[in-house]
Amino acid sequence: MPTREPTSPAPSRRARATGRVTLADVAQAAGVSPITVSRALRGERAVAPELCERVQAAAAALGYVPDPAARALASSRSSHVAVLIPKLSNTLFVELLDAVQTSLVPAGYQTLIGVTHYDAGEEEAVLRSFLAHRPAGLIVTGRDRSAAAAALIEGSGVPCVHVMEVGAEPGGHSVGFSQRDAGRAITQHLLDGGRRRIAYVAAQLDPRTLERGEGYADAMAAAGLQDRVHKLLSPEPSSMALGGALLERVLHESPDTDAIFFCNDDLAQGALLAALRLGVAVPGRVAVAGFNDLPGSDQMVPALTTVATPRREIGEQAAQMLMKLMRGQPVEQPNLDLGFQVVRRASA
Amino acid sequence: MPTREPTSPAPSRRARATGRVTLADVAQAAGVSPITVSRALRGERAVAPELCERVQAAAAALGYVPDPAARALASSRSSHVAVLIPKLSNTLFVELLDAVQTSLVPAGYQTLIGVTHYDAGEEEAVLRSFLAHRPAGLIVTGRDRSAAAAALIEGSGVPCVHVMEVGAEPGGHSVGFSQRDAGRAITQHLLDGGRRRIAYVAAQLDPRTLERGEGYADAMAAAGLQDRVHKLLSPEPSSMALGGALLERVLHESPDTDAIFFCNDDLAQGALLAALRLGVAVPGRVAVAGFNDLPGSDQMVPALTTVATPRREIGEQAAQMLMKLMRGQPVEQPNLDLGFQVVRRASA
DNA sequence: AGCAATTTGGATAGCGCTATCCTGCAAATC
DNA sequence: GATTTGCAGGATAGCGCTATCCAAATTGCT
Repeated sequence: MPTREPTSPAPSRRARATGRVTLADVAQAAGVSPITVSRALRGERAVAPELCERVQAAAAALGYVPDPAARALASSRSSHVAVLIPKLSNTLFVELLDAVQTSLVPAGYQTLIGVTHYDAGEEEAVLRSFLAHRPAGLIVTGRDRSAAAAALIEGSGVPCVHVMEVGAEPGGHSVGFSQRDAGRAITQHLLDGGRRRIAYVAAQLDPRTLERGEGYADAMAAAGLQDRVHKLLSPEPSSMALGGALLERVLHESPDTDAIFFCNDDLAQGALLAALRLGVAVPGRVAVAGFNDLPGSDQMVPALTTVATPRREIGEQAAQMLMKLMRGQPVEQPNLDLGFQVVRRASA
Repeated sequence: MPTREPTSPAPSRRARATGRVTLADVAQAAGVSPITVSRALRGERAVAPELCERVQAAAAALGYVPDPAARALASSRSSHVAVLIPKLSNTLFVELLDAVQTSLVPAGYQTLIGVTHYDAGEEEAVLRSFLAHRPAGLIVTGRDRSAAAAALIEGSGVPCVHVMEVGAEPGGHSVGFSQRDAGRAITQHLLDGGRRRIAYVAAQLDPRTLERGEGYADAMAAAGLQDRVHKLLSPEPSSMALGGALLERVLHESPDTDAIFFCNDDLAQGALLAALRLGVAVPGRVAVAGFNDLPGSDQMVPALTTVATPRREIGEQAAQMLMKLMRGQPVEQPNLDLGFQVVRRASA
C-alpha cells in the first residue's frame, strides 16, 4: 500500500487565502502524490482500486472542486462547449440550446452561447473568440458558412457537430432533418387538401428557409403545377406582424391564392391573427400552413397546420454525438436524420 | 527607448505545434519583455505611449489572442459572467439574457447561462459549479433565494447584480422595477375602465408573480373592493393552453367576473384565443390584461392590454453596473428602478 | 545641489493542473 | 534464472499568463 510524506507541510498560500481546496491538499490528505489524485479523479490510467477510493474519499471530505482554468491551461482543452445559433429571439434556437445545455451540464461541460445574427462576419468573429477559449467541442447551426469560418473550425481541430440540417459531407457530423423534404411534405399536404394556387412566403432568408422553398417547388412541380410556383421572399427578420403584412400582400397581389405555406410559425401565427382582423376566412378563403410547430400554434384560431421539427431531440442527440467525439469514441452514425412530422390542424 | 534581446530564440514548442501566438511571441517581436506586453495590452499600469503602440502593432501583426485559461489561472479571475435565470422557455428571460450578452461580449466577457428551473436546490448546484470557474461577475434573477445560495454568493466575493426586482437591501445591487407597483397600476387601469369584479390569475408562482398579486390586492383595497379580491393561483408552469383553461375556469366558477388580470402574457394570450373559440366577447363580456408585453401581444385579437416591462434595458443596465463592479469602479445608483409602462390596447 | 518620492520596465515566481518521462516491481517469456 | 514485458506510482516540467518585488531612471522638493 503506497504511502508517502505530505507533499507540502501546509496548504498553499492561495488555498489558505481563498479557501480553495487544491489537488495538492487532497493528495496530502490521502497520502499520495498530486498526480495520482489527478489520475484517480479523472479515471485516466489505471490506479489501484483501493487507492482510488481513498483519494475519492479525501476529495469528497475536503470538498475539492477542480479548477477549470488550470485544467484548461495544462491540458489545452477546456470544459466549454460553444454553441453557435443565429438568434436568441427565435424560440426554435432557444429550445435547441436548452436541450443541448440540459444534456451537457450533467456531464460536466459548460455551454457558451454565441449569437451570429445570421451574419457570416459575426459568425467568424464569434468563432475566433470562442476558439481562443480552447473549447472541448462546438455545435453550430446549419451546414454552410463562410470559407473563413469553416477553415477556423477545421483548423482548430475541435470536434464539431452541425445541427438542423443533415448532409452527407464526408468527415462531417450533423444532426437534423431534411428541410427540403419537410417543405415538400407540407406542400403535398396542402395539395392533398385540394389546394392548387399555393404560395410560399418566407422571411429571414437563411439557407434552411430557402431549402424549404425548394421542397415547396419540388412538390408543386411533381403535381404539375410548376407554373403556379409563387414565392414571396422578404429579407426582413421574421415576426408575427410581418406575417400579417405578407398575408395581406399576397391576397392583394394574387387574389386567387388558395393556400399559403409560411416558412415558419411566427409568420403563420401573425397571418392567422391578421386574417381574423381582416375577416379573411381560414381555411375557407385561404389555407395556412406554418413550420416548426412553435408554442401557441396549437392555440391559434383556427389551430395552425404545420411541420413539427424535433429541435429538442436534435439538441440532445447533437450533445450525445459531441460527447462521443470529445472522448474520442467512435460515432456510428455521423449524419443523423431525425425526421419531422406534418401536424394536421384546422388551418389547412 | 528600451530594447532588448529576444526572450526566447524561437516560438515555444506548443506555439509551434498549435499555431497559437503567445505573449512571449509578441514580446519578442516588439523587443520588450512579456510583462510589458501584458501591461500594454491590458492598459494596466502606465506604459510609455510609444512602447505601448509598438506592442499593440506587434500583437495585431501576429494575430495575438490572449488565452483566457492562462489569464484566469494567473489572476484567479476569469472573463466569465454567469447569468442565472429560471427558465429558457420564457421569452422574458431570453430577452434579458440577450441584452446582457450583447452588452458584455464587446467588453470581452463571456456569458455562462445557468438555468435554475425555479428550484432552490438547482440554483445552489448551478451556483456552486459556476463559482468553481471563478467568474468575474454574476447576474441573478430576483432577490430572494435560499440562505445557502445567498451565502455562496456572499462568500465568493464575486460581484453580483440582482435583476427584475429592485430592493434597497444594503450593500446589494439590483436593476429592475417594482413588480408590486406594476400589478397595482394595471389593476388600476382596469378599475378606471369601470371594472369591479376583477380576478387575478397566476401560474408559475415565483416571488415576482406573487408580488404582482399583492399590487392587485392593493389597488382593489384602495378602491374599496377588498371583498372582491379574487386570486386564482396555479402552480403549473405557465403556457397559452393553461391561460385558456384558467379563463374558462374563472368564468365558470365566478360568472360575474368582468375583468381578469393574468400574471403574464402567455396566459393572457391563451385566454384571448380561448375566448375567441368559446365566443366570449373581450372586452365586452370580460376585459383581459396581461403582463410583460411579450411579442405577439400587440397582434392578438383584440390586442392585449398589458404592462410593458423593460427587460432589455434591465439587461443592459445590469451589465453596465456589473462591469463597474468588476472594475472596482463606484456605482452611483446600486438599486436602479427602470419602471414599467401600462400599454392600453383593445382587450381592456 | 542633495535627497526622497515617483515613475516605468524587468526578473522572478507562481496560479493549479496535466503531459511526459522515469522508476521500481511483479508477472510473463524462453 | 536472466531477460523481457507490463503496470502502477512518482518526479519533473511546463501550460500562458499575471502578482509581486526590484532596480534604474526621472521627477519633485527643501
